[in-house]
Amino acid sequence: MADVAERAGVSVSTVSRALRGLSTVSPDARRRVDEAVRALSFVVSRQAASLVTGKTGAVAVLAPTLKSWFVGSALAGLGAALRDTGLDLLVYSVSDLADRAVFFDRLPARRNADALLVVSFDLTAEESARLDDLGMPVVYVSQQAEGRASVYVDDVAGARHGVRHLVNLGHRRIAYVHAARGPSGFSFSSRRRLLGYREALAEAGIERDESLVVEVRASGRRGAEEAVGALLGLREPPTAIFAEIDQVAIEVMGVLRGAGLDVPGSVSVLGFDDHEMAEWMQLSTIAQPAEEIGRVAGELARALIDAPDADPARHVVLPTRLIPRASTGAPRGGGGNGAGDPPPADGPDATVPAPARR
Amino acid sequence: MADVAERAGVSVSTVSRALRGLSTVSPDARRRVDEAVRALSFVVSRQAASLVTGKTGAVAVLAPTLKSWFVGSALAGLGAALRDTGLDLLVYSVSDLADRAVFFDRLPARRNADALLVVSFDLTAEESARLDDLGMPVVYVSQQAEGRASVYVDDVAGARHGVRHLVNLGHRRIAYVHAARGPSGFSFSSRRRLLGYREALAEAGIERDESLVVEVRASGRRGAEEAVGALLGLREPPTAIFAEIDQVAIEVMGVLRGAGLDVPGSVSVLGFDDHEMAEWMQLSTIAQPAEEIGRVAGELARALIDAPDADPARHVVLPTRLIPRASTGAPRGGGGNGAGDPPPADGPDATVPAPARR
DNA sequence: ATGAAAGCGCTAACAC
DNA sequence: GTGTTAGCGCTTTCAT
Repeated sequence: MADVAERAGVSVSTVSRALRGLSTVSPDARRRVDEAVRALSFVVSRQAASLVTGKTGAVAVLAPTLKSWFVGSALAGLGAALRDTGLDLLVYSVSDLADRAVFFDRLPARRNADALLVVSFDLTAEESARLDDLGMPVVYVSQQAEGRASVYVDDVAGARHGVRHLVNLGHRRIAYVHAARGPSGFSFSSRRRLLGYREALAEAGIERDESLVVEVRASGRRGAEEAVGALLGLREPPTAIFAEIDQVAIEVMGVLRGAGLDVPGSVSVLGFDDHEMAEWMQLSTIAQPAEEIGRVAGELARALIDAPDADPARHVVLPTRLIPRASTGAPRGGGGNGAGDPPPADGPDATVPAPARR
Repeated sequence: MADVAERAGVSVSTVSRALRGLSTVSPDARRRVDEAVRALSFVVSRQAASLVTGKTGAVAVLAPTLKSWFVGSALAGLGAALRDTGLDLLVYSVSDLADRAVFFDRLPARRNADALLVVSFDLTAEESARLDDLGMPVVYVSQQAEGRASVYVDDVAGARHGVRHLVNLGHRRIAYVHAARGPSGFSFSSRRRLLGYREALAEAGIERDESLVVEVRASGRRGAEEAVGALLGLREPPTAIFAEIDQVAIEVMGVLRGAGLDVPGSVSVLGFDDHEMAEWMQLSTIAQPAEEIGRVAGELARALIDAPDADPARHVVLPTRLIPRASTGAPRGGGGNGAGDPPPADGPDATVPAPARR
């Protein structure tokens, strides 16, 4: 920066001011600084700047994986939002328990970022408490954290809506398939979707049957095969399967078709996400705006960084949307309500809750 | 750090030394420093440290998207490798041309990272030149950059091997489907795979037919429909389709089956990647070790950071592997070589080149 | 509007 | 083995 100052014939203070766009710089000085900056292709050192300002100019993200559709999409949205505000994105992908212990032990985000976003990551109470003491804004993404800033969709309403769709088509035996559980058990979203599933069944007067709730245990095709096998092995197998996420739904469809069962002829399949693949597979699903979630989370983080006195517990709830495609239809035995459910119109329930803030 | 020094009753130098594990610290002093650090839950500021060491402790990644299987997997492997060496991961996801211009204009990685990894990103000559002048190690991932450090698979050999598999099954009319091209045209890998495809056809004495090489233009199911439509509309349609990536292959399968065509009965489909979905879809594919690529790239970056005098143009070539599954079979008309090709054994060619270094 | 000077928190020489 | 000191490259008073 000293070089720039010299070349521009001004002091470093003026260069600093010009570079930060402060108004107290004469047009002439500004012009010369710009010229010198370009000539020397100078870039301010974030390290040095942050040493004095206390801001690092980066936001850290803690995620369990980088390979899931949701995390990838959310990060894409987040990245776009951050780029607009000039913040960098620091990614901590922590998958196994050992990494996790290391992360929370070192808490590398502590001094390296201005905010931390926790994406699809189920924390223990102790871990959350550690983050509370971090002294920087923490935003929970895809997870409803009481008393902390959160951005998520209403999984309960989404699942309820999806299961209602199946009920309207005439299904009574509807299964729920959990994705494989992580080290800390089922995810927050998984539990919420299960809840929505149960609510929809209850309101339809369908008796609860725990044998219809299964879990994918192994990874790869095996896990889905076992889960579907357990379901089809029941004395009264389901006529519809609601999977926690599209990826599982697609696996389930593959297994069913591999077993010679028609979808939706023999069994209907419903997913959650609206993964790109859902469209090619003609999978009916409950869409959630993953990129938008990331974008909003980025904006929220930005707001919290800029105004530390702002409400640190703001929740943003984004809507889900049922997308009926060809993987769901009336059960073979004949639809319960006879008329069935014309896919496009889904009754008054077709409209989803508008984005809410509290 | 001064607080720690005071509490431990030593000087800041000693604290600094103890924290960095230097050997010139007495066990006693070290113990007291550790105690004080814990009590104060102190963490060194990377900003301050890097100001004097010149190292930032982070590695930057430039990628076109975060939503592709390959990038997600590579980043996962990279993250794991970096965690082991204590480096942070800074992600710049640059999708459209405007973002791209901004990135190269500001070159934010310039001072914020110790190395830059360019993943699946096709650069113009000018952009590459800019990176050369960055003054820090640059590693090209999934791309063979002459004179620069690169980590990639042998796409040509992989594609050749895959197409040979189809030829061995008796196919003569084999199509190649490009994934949608980005702002800078087809990707490096795409062109290399096309080359391998052509080589395999040439060595089988099959005449080149440009109408068999198509491209997915639109996103979503539409793009695949148009590409497959163009192929099936030919006076002599292909009996096998080789897609640049699994995702496209899966879309293609979906479209074919949607049109009532059996896979592989009417048309065989072959992919490239070994995306998780490939297994559930029973898609034959040429597997590439995406996570491993990321891991190796991370280690290479680490090596370049530690030893600036090391060969800055090292290339690491990782192997691909043909995985025959149920989506490829002999063409209906009867296999060319009668006996066909028993999927598991693929002749001497089944072994792939071992990892090579140059 | 601009410059001089005082640090920000740390590491690296250099004594001791 | 340990302490002292001089910056690293910036921002920010405080003068002017």
